[in-house]
Amino acid sequence: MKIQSGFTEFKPIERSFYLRETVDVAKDLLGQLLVRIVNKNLIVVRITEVEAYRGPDDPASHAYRGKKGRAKIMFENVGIAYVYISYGIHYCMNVVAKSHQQEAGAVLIRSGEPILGYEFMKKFHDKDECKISSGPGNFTRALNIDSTYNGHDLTDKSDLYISRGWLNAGEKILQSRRIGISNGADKPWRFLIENNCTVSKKP
DNA sequence: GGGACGATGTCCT
DNA sequence: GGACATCGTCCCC
Repeated sequence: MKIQSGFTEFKPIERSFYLRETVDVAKDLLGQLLVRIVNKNLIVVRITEVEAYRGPDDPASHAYRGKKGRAKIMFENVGIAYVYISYGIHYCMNVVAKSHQQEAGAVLIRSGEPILGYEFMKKFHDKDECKISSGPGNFTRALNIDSTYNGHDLTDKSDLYISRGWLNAGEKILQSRRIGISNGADKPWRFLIENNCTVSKKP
């Protein structure tokens, strides 16, 4: 696992990328890079598994019951992070994305593949390269992301942003139902890179 | 104010 | 495959 040849820089993805249909943004986030800097240590992870959560029309979404509580942020500016605690234990990280600013929507980052900084990631989560950032809770733990990043702008260079990445030759995108939900479970709004060992569950 | 329930991970069998 | 840890959020008294 390393940088694709010809790749030159970590360049934040512009905000307009996220001002599109949530499900489309989710699919297009596969292969992009999450860049994280902790105490001058560079961590880069390539996104391999995501899920789209829409607004009040999506029973599985936190925004299903409107603009209140933690879900308020899903109605705010596209390109910012939505971080919440799951099961009282794990942090989950989303990127706000939707086709109109007044709507709601976010993409849950479920898994990623270590590109740079794997040794430093082990400081937070000592697991092998396939498992260390596989699953939403493991992902945030390996990248040392917590609720202080809720609302953080991911479109500017900072200690946490999303950069243009790549899909390797021959990599295919698969689609499936979302994991761990009961309402709205029929919607095929999970996307993953086929045959990548970091993906948390096979469809 | 109280109770039920997770967009999960881990450990055990 | 199944139990369960663990607590913030939300909904309903």
